[in-house]
Amino acid sequence: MTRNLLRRDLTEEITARVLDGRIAADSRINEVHLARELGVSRTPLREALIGLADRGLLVSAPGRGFLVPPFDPDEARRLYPLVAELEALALRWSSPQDLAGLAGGLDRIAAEMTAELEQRGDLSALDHRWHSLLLSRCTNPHLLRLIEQTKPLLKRYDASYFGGTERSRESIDEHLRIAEAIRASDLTTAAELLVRNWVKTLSYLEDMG
Amino acid sequence: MTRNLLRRDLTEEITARVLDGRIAADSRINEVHLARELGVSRTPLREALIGLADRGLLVSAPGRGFLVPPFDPDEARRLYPLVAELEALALRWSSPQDLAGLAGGLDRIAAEMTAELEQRGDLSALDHRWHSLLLSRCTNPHLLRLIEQTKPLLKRYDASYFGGTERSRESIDEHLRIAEAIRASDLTTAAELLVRNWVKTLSYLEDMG
DNA sequence: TACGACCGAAGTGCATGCAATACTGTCCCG
DNA sequence: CGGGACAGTATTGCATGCACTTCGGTCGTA
Repeated sequence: MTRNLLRRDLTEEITARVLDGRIAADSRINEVHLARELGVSRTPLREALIGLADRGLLVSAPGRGFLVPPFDPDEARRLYPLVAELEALALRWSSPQDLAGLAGGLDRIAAEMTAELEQRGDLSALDHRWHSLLLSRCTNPHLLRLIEQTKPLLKRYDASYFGGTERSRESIDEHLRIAEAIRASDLTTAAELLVRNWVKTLSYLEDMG
Repeated sequence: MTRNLLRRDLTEEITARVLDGRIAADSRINEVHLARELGVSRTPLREALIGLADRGLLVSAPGRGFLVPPFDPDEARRLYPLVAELEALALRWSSPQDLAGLAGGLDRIAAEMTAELEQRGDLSALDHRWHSLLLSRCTNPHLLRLIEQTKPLLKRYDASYFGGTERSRESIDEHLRIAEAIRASDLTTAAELLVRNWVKTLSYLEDMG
């Protein structure tokens, strides 16, 4: 049982707030106000902020505290291919046999996605589960850590929040085809499809911007 | 002028101590003792430790503080290919024209390496300069951040500390050939050579272990 | 009006204080 | 002799306190 540290909960909470805009982009963070609002002292709050700055979700300005960087279309254009390449790498560094066993689970999540699409249409949580499962057999924990650290940055720009249903359906279909390649132990194709899924998502996002 | 924060200096200092073993592998860090030794309070020290744990150089054990992970041959086997792929990616995401102009500087550093080899033979600093210069034209700051965060982990296992002169000469030669490919704007070859340099360094390290 | 110096308030960065948890050694019991 | 309970200490995690820097506004001057 892992005792939960306040700074970890705060890290999650602040991440969520930055992602959904409750902490505005291009603004400074007031530690006193935020600490009071969260009902904690500044110490664990600062510890969380420092970690987030290390991961790039915030930037630390000496003497001025922590800032939420402004939205930057260029940043999105760089984050999507980065995550794409990192995930593809993680896939190539997984054992094909182990992966094949995952196909069923992947398909199940994809099915949940289509169901969710009928209702509220918030696929982000399911999408995250799908990708974590896909990469769960990667033998390189450091690579997985980098991916986990980078994906939140991308979520700021995530097209799945804005994306219409037609792109969602298309994306789910792409997910199914990746699982198919996995089942056939064809990692090369799977990695390629994975990258293309990310890139297509980005281009869809750019078309809206 | 960027005011320097205590926690940043401490981050560097602790990193150095972990890398050269002054803070032993497979040991716990005593915050009170270390803070006293460094002449600071526990607050900025803890802030630095948290950052290092986020980057993977330390691990945080709730209720037990921070640990220096033990040496693990498997970890080295995973870090070298990871850094190799990340750097290759950064290279592919650089503009060939910009890169070509770097070749001279790269060769100059390589020359310094051979000179250094005659004397004390500590190539690590020069090697770092060479690689930073090589990647300085990458347009993806997030990727560069990941590389900067990952390379210290690898330094714990860096064969250049143990490597004999024959491997060093060979490696310098490989650096020269990478610069050559750069000059010819052949990024594919350059990236390939770069990966092979890392992989060869690892296999050399494994032969000694 | 535009610009810079100055002053009070606000806020960060670091130090210190405190309570809860984890460690260490001893004792007791099987 | 081995193992578990227990008490005292050590150490972490969080709260609070303090000094210096930064910010915002006003005034004075060119």
